[in-house]
Amino acid sequence: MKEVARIGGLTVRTLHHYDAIGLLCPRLRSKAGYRLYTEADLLRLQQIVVYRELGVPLDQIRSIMDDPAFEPRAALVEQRERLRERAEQTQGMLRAVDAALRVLDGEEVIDMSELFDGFDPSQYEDEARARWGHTDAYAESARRTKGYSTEDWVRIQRETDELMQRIAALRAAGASPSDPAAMDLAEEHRQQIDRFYYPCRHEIHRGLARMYVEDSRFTANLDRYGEGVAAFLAAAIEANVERGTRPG
Amino acid sequence: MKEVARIGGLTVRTLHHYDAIGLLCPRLRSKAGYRLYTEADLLRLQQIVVYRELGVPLDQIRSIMDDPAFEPRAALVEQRERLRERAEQTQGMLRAVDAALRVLDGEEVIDMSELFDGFDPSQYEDEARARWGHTDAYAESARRTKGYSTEDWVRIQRETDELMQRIAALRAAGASPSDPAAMDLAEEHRQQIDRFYYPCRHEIHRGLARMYVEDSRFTANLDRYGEGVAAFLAAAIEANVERGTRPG
DNA sequence: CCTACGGCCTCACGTCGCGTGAGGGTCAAG
DNA sequence: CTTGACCCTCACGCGACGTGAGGCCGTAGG
Repeated sequence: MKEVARIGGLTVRTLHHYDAIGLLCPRLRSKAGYRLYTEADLLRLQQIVVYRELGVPLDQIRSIMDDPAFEPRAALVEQRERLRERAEQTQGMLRAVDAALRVLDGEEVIDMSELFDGFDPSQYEDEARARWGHTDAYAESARRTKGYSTEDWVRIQRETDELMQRIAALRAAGASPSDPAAMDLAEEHRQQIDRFYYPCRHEIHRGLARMYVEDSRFTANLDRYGEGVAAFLAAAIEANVERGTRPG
Repeated sequence: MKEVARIGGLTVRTLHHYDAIGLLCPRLRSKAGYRLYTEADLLRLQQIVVYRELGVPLDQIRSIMDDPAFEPRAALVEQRERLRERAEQTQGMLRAVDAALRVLDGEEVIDMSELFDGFDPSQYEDEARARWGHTDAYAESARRTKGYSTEDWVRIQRETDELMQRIAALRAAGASPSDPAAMDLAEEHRQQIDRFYYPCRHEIHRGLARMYVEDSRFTANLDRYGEGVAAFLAAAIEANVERGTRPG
């Protein structure tokens, strides 16, 4: 009876549960009330297990499988997409943890390269030094970031990410870069850099904005939040610079 | 107040919950009873979010963070391991879904190569044909497996996997390959092949067993269930062959 | 000054996918 | 005829919140 089911990696209680919610009701019962699972039931169970392992909620599994127009192919394709997303998430978290560990171990000298997370730091570090090594901003950033703890970095990453998401959301909502809301976010962006890395006046900020659209690596990095986000942010920064420098 | 918190991707209720279970209790309350989160609280919250996203249960997060000897490094290393496991799981599921899709699309002719899941089928198919293409077993296997549906394959995969896990468990428990229990599992293995692929007499089974230890690809594949599992299974099969052919 | 409105508070019950007994019937073996 | 091993049906518990209900706080407007 349930030996068969237990072998499938499930408990008796799980089967009872599936019976109770109508996900898998055995066709037959012995006169004593024992559940008797047929081959067909077991096949259905196999499918259920697969979907469950893919993280599909049970009621959705039921509606999927009870749908007369049940298309296993479409379902599988969708599950594959979900899995891809999950894999990417996991990879991202792994990278974050690895980065945190490197910082903790002091193996890696944090500098401007960390300013734009997602880049290959080793590739980028030399270039950053070559382009900005002579500037005060670079020195200040290097000085500050050396003092940051793992927790600081995690927090910075989160705050940066969160702001970018809000920017992307605003753009997705159809806003123009010259809208006050967009300029406000650009201003927040400036202040974030100011707080975390180096004094970032409007002129410096404008320089960054131009780089976001001219250097395709920056563009690609920012466009992870949505296509055109880099350009939107750059335009919003420009607008904010105008606003910030005209009255003063 | 909670604007700050909501921005972090959490709901007010979540913060209440964390307060209720003592995970994050704001230091201050306004005279009206409003929760006032300090910078320190927010830092702690960031950490909590990180751990939560890594799938750590909340009470563990609490004990981790309240532990005076809290070692962020060790914690991170452990989290990395967990993430690795999760990534592997996800990858395995992706492969399974892809395989199912290929079968469904009929793009791939299933044959002996599927007998030992985890191998690169394209690499393996030619070799399998070259080595066993002239045999009756190969023809029979090809004939049978063509008729299998996606559900069949999922079930076969599960049954195979389940048996291997039982074999690995027996070995881990310190059993000898010549123990009756081990021989029984070897016999089950033989019958599984017999049912799913082709008539598998003891001699054929012995041939498979030798291949499991001589072909390092098979060894590696089976040793996914634990180091030495391939050798253990091979020895158990040999013992079972002796048992099965001597009385008859 | 009253009122509306949004935000905050505290209960307190609902959800999901089961785990974990309690209390009792069934079945084959000794 | 008892002993276990298995099965059944309630029914409550858990973890991490969601989702109101009912009420206090604070401020902007009429």
